[in-house]
Amino acid sequence: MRNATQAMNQNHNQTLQLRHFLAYRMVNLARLLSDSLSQVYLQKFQLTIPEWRVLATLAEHQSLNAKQISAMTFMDKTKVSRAVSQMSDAGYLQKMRDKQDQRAVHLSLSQHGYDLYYRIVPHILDWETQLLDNISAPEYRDLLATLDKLEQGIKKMPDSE
Amino acid sequence: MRNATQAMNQNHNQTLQLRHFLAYRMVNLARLLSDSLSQVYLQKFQLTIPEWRVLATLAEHQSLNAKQISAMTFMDKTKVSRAVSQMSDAGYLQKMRDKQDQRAVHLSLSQHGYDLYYRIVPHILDWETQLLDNISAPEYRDLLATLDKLEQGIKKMPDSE
DNA sequence: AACATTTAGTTTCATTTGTAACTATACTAG
DNA sequence: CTAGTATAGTTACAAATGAAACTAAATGTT
Repeated sequence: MRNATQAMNQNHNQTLQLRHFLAYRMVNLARLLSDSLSQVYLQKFQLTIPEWRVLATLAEHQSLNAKQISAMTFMDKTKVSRAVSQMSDAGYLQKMRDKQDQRAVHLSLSQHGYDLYYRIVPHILDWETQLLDNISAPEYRDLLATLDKLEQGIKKMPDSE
Repeated sequence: MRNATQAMNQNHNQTLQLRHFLAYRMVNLARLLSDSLSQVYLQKFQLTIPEWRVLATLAEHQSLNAKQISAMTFMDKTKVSRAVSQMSDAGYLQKMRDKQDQRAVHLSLSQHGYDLYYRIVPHILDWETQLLDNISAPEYRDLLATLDKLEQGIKKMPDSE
């Protein structure tokens, strides 16, 4: 049985059209979104992207440890560690050691952190409204559903281990 | 007239749900796709992501200079410059100075470069097939159309300048 | 023609990032 | 209880990245 590589050594006709290649398009668009959005909070509120992600995640979940944040945001643990230490220095966080497990630290937002979050959110929502103006409500709904399926799917792919 | 920030100082009820926040979802998914895919070519063919992008772009367009590649792939020029120099050293590229403009260099794939490309493509297509197994054909079509609209839209947003 | 400005591409430098090593705590098996 | 392993989080180091300075060629202005 021929595998794909062997087949291609004889047949060079298979090509890729980057414009219609999903991963390429997604990565490019994600970069554009990320760059555009980061100007909203990074520049106005002096936050880095990892810091913003920690802020938003904690605002939604009240109390999490670094490992949980890492898993939820797909950021690796050193990135989270550094973001947390920055934000802690800036007074945005409260830390509390787990009584059972002295290694783990429960993180939550301080009042200062919540204040920052609630100052940023409207800007983010404004930005998102502008972005979503480009598509219809059903399109948006379908898009999120499709992203869900792809996310589920990719996690099951052999190469992603 | 109140702006968003002023409004929020009085009303803290507006929140964000990251799970339904498009930019967040796109960025996470793009990261997953990119990581998964990079294992296909990066590990098997010793290519970095920027190098792969240059390879695929040149395979599609025969001859481009660094600036054009940079614009098409959204990679900044230093990244392209470094990828090109690596690939040139590896013998994947042909360079030809522009007769009219001695600063510019026309880049194209050498036979060796095309060979590499045609060895990689089937793997990429296999991978994409697996990925697309998770969604239907119309879903895929709609997705690309929606990505197009978002890409158009974001380029027109004030913050993206 | 001479000088200033722009542009293609490279290089330098500081920042960001991830991998791997490490610290300290917890768990598990004998 | 002790030895070995696993885990939360940090730190040290090396690689990747982008901004800015730079080189060389082109264009524009006087």
